[in-house]
Amino acid sequence: MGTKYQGTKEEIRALNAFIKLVRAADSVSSRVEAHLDSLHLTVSQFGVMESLLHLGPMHQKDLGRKILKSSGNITMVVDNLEKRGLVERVKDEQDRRHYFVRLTAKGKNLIKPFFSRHVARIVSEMSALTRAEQEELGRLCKKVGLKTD
Amino acid sequence: MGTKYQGTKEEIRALNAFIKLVRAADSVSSRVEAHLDSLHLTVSQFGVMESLLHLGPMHQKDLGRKILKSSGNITMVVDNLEKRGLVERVKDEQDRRHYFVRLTAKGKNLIKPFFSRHVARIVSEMSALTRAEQEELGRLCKKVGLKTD
DNA sequence: ATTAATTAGTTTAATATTGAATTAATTATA
DNA sequence: TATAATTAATTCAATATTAAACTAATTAAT
Repeated sequence: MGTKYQGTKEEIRALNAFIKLVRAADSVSSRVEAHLDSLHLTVSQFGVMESLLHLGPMHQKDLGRKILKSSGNITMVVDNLEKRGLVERVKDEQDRRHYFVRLTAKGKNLIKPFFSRHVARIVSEMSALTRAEQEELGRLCKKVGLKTD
Repeated sequence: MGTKYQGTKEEIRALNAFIKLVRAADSVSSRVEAHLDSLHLTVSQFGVMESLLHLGPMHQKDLGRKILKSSGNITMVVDNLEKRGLVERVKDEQDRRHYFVRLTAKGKNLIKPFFSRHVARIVSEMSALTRAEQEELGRLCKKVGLKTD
């Protein structure tokens, strides 16, 4: 009772790295995302708009893959953005099961200048690390994040 | 339209490190947490039980700080664990604003053997990195995660 | 001592998220 | 061609999450 977990050195090392990875991602992204409130955008809504801005119109399926959310959720996210006139759905005439989702002019005007400030925040957060450290962090994260199964 | 974000080298480096950090945390933890389903525990419920197992009975306030959730949410998480008889609330007689939350015998029997398997999963995931890399990842995550404001 | 401020926890309302079932369109197969 | 399987999106039910308002208990301040 009341004692910290006792494990082997190997276990402690892995647990430490894991918990720090999760905590860092959580605290950095919550700081980066704090300003989304000012546009009344959720993280998912921002993710959708940002994808559309930089990759062009996309099917909902692909948006789901891009922002790692279920298709049911994408329906709601796109619904809410559509209600605000920030995106629109266009039937894909080649394959009528799909919609293309694309930014409206209004949506583009909202997200474009905002995205620069978003990038500035990320740069500011990551500047806690040197260039070399940022690159090393990227490399290590990529290595550990890859699916192994 | 349809072009990836064009930024300075500094911006690209920061964006890359940031997105890889978030993705890695997300994919590693979703793989690690996949087995929680088998006990019908949510991530928050598991976090609460694990904290109680290793740190002993705690106030709900401290549980919230530990698993990074709002106090309203802790009420619900503890409610649901209590309904299943896995934890119990005990009024703190020193300060009657508080409850102590503690594992029941049933809860302890459930979480204890499960936790070993959980650790094994984390070790397995992190073994994609060498010892030195795990330590370096921990160091970099800690550095970038610290609040700067 | 009485009042004010603080603190822990609960409740409520709004929104987010998922997974499963469903609908509609397309492609494969027999 | 008719049927089966697949795919994209939607709907629904259950649960999670937060922020804000609220209750109850404690502490501080005048």
